[in-house]
Amino acid sequence: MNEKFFDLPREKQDRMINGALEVFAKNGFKHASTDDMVKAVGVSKGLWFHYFGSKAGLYIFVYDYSVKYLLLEMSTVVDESEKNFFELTKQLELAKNRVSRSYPYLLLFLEAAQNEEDEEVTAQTLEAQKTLQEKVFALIKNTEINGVDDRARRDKIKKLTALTISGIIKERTASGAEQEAVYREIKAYIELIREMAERTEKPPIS
Amino acid sequence: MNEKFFDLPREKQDRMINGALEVFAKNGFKHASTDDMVKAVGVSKGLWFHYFGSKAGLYIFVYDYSVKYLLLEMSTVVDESEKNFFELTKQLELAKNRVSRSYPYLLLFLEAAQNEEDEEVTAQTLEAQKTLQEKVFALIKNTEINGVDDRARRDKIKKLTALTISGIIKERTASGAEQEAVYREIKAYIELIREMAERTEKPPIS
Amino acid sequence: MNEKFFDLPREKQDRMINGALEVFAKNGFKHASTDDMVKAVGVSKGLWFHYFGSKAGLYIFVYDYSVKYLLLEMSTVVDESEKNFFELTKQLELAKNRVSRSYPYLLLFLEAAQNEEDEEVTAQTLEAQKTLQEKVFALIKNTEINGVDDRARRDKIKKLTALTISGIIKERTASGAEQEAVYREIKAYIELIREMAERTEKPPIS
Amino acid sequence: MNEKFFDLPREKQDRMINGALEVFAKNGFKHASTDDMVKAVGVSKGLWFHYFGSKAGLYIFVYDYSVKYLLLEMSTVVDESEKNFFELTKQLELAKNRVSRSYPYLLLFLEAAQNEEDEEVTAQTLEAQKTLQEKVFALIKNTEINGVDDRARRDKIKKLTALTISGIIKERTASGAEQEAVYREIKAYIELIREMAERTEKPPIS
DNA sequence: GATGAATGAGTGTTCATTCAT
DNA sequence: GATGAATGAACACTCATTCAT
Repeated sequence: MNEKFFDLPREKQDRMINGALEVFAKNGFKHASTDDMVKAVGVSKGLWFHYFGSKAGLYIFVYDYSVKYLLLEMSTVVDESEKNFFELTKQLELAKNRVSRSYPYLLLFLEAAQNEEDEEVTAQTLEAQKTLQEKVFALIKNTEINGVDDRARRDKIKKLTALTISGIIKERTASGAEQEAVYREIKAYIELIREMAERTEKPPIS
Repeated sequence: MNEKFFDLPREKQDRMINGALEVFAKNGFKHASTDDMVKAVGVSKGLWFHYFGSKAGLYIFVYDYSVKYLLLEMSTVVDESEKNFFELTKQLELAKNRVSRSYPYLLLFLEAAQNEEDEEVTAQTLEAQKTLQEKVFALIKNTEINGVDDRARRDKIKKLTALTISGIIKERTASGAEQEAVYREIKAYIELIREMAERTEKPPIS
Repeated sequence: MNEKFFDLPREKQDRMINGALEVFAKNGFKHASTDDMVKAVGVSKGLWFHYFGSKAGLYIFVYDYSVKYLLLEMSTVVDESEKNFFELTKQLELAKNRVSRSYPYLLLFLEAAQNEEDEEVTAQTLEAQKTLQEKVFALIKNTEINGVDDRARRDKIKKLTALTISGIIKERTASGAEQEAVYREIKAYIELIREMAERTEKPPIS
Repeated sequence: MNEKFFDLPREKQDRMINGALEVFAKNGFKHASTDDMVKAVGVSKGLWFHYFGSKAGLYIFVYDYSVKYLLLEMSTVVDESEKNFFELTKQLELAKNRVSRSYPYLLLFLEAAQNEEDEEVTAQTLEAQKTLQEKVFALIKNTEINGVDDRARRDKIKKLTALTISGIIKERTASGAEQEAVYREIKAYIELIREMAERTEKPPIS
């Protein structure tokens, strides 16, 4: 990519990034159409290629950018020493919420990118993907859930929490919901699962 | 579509349907390629158009077919009078599992179709989609969860169950898992959520 | 390339080959435009790619075809045991003339191809090019010119003959001359050079 | 074109002219790329258009410039009263050689321009082309070849000389040969043809 | 004067669709 | 019914040209 992209007015950079994120998130790499981005963002076709060289180049750029940006927000919002799974998850969701305020389709794009099959692009994207996954995994791996000592059960609860959250994000972003509302709904589900999980195993106070 | 399709040998019909389901599920409507189906199924390009008129026609046909087939299995497997949410859900998942044995990509296709954005196709598909959703909604609406009397809370638990299940299906089918294994994993999660939900509110036996 | 090209009516094959030869000869590989061929030949754009896969594929096909066809005419017209340079050259020019009757731009194309710089294409074309050059070189290498015994001088005469002939072909084909007229002019120049060369060194009859 | 071009430092003018000559000579008008010139010469894209208005404008400028420059060298080097064809030709080649020292691609450019087919450019270029051709033709028309009295024969010899020379220039310049070496080779061929021609018709001294 | 970001028409290539066989 | 050759609109990408700085 052409580094001079960063000399553009910030607002234009973001408009281009958001346009790319949305079109890639909705259509996947192969079917994402440059023309759609042109229409969505109002920037000429030639300019995309001036800065990013190719559709693949653009894809890789927004992927790396997304991972960097998300990691940045995580680093300012997440307390790495937090050992409670639900507390940590809420912090993670706050970071994602802040990211979504600037880039509404970023999370959806990252989600979609995980299923991307075009090798031209997955090869180049692999490293950043691993970096992000490992970071999140490292944070969550050793968190605890009060009253749930069985590791397999704890992992299942972690997983259903993750699936529930990502399901909500997908559903709500697709229907254009407001970011704050999505975040509030996610927190409500986290709290629900937490109550269910923590109270469950508590031995009855006899 | 051309009704004579149903005069073809059953096996050929199913080969064509499965080919279409797989290609549509993996690529979405717009990027699904006729050539891919031709290669996957070994039936000439002209024939697809002879029977279905257009790619959109084919899409709509397999959509309607999928809904009908799923409703059929539900009608034989699901006990409509079952009022326990988790029991009903397990029955629903059994129906889906049986569907998947004949048409491995049918569920993924229906899931993907929900996010379909191509208006040429969503308009025509809406009605069948509504029929299915209403059927499922009607079944689940009045089901109960032992020990959870608050309606809002109950609905949240129902939703997280649904999201968890559909997340698992997507994840596992994408990685080519065997249908029975997927079904078993889903049942395990249903049981987990059930335990968590039912025990939660139970007042400690003093 | 798709071998079914050869199942087309011979006349259509030749129209396509001639169109490609002309456009490639006039513009070189990179600037030769598929649209120009479409316009010149009246065959849809998609079909070119159906048969030849890519512009490079088409280029390589017509190159190989040209070499084969020229070698074929040479094998029927040229007497390999002919040792007189001018006799052999006339035979070669007859072969080229016969080729030009079916494919007026074939010679110009081969000439232009020798200066081709696009590596995508030169790599694939090299072998056929070598085959042709070696054949012609082998034929001419040992030919004699009556009365010219000095090898360096003989080679110079051979070269100026070649340059004169190729200059005439280029000049006349560009201006759309009739093939027979070009051939007659070439023969006249060969005879002229022959006279000049053979009589030159003859010691004066004293 | 903008006359202020001539106010630029001479060295910059020549760099730009040589860049244009080379790129046009190698690629022809249509495929000659502005970017290639920019890279080759190190002058911004905008500036080319500031001075020459369009790619066609630049082409026409360098064409006219080339013709003027070549005519200028001819006027200082060629003795217009020279009536011997070969002497005159050697003088012409000397003029061309001197031109090539300052502008190595000028001759190749003029040669290539003769085959140019882009009408946008050939129309504007025609006049200068005619001027040059007529000048050369006028010089050569009445030259004699010792011992060759037949006009048709003489014209053929003149033509084969011209074709041989231009063939050598093309071949050697393409392979990057040094100008002096090319000039020497050309002189050798002129001498060869001269010998062949002059001795040919001489009646044996009895 | 000098730059290079920005534009959009044009190019090679793909793909849904038609149609002669 | 069944095939696949043939079409042309749409896509990714390039390049001459313009224009704000």
